[in-house]
Amino acid sequence: MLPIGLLAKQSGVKIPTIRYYESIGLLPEPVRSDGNRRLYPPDAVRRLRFIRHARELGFEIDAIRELSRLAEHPAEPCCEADRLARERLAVIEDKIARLAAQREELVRMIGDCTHGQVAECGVIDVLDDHAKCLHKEH
Amino acid sequence: MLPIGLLAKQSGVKIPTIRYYESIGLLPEPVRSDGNRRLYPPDAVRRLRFIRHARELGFEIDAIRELSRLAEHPAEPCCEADRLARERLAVIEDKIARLAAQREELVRMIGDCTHGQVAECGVIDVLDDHAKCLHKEH
DNA sequence: CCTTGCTTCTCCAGTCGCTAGAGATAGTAG
DNA sequence: CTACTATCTCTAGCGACTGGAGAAGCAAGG
Repeated sequence: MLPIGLLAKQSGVKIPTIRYYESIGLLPEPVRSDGNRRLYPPDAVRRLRFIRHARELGFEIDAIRELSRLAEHPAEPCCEADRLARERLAVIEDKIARLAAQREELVRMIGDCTHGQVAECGVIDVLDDHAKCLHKEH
Repeated sequence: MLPIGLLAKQSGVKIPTIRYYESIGLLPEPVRSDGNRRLYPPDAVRRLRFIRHARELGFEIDAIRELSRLAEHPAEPCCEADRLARERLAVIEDKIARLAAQREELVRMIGDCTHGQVAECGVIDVLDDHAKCLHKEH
C-alpha cells in the first residue's frame, strides 16, 4: 500500500490533484492508516496514469469518468470510447482551426508594424478596425 | 449618449461582459443618468470593439489593458504592442503544436479501434499504456 | 525522551473570463 | 394606471486545478 506522496511520484499526478480527483468522485476513497493517512493499492498507479494520459489528450473529467469505467469493464462494447475519442477529435480540430486563423492574423499584424509610433503600428491599427482583418469572424 | 443595451448591440459585447469589464477597470466608469443608468459616449463603441477584437485574437485582459492604453496614445513607440503581439503569437504556436500532437495521437487511437469489445479497443488500450504513444510528452 | 524535519491532514480561497440568476427599480407605450 | 422592457446591484457558478494556513503524524538522531 502506497502513501499519497509515492503515488504522486509514480503516477506523475500532484498530491493536491489526487485529493481533488477523490473529492469529485473520479477516484474512489482509499483506505486510511491508523493516523488517517490515505493508503493506495498498487494498481492505483495505473488508474491515475490512465487519467493523466487522458487529461494530456484533453479529455474532460466527465469523459474520463466514462473512459475509466470502460477500462474496468473489458467485456463491454467499446463504441462509447470510440464516440468520446471522436468527439474530442472534433473539438481539437475546431480549436486548431481557430488558432490557425488567429495566428495568420497576428503574423500579418506583426508584419505591418513599422516599429515606430503607435499611430503607424499595424498591431494597434488592425485591432482598432476589424475591417482590416482577413476573417470576419475569428 | 448610449445606454448599455445599445452599446452592447453596436459593439458586439454582451451587457454583463461590459459591466464586468468596468468592474475590473478595463473600461472607465461611465456617467449615469438621473435614474442611475450607465450612459456611454459614442466612442465607447470603438473602445469596446477594440477589446472584443483583441479577445478574439486571444489576448489576455492584462495585455488588452496595455494595448488599449497604447491605442489612446498614438505618439508613443509601438514596440510594446509589437512585443505583446509576438508573445501572443508564441503562445498560439505552442498551443497549436500541442493540439496537433493530441490530434495525431487520437487519430491513431481511433484507427486502432476494432469496434468490438473494450478489451481490444485501441482507444482504451493507448490510454492505459502511455508507452504506446508516439510522444513521450503531450 | 525529545527534537528536528518531512509528510500528510483538512479547509478555504484564488485563478480566468465570463455567465446566469434573483430581486428591485427605471423608463416607455398605450 | 398598467404592462412591459431595460437596467440596476449582488452573488454564485463554471472547469480543473493550485496554493496556503495551521495542525497532526511519523521516522531518525542525539
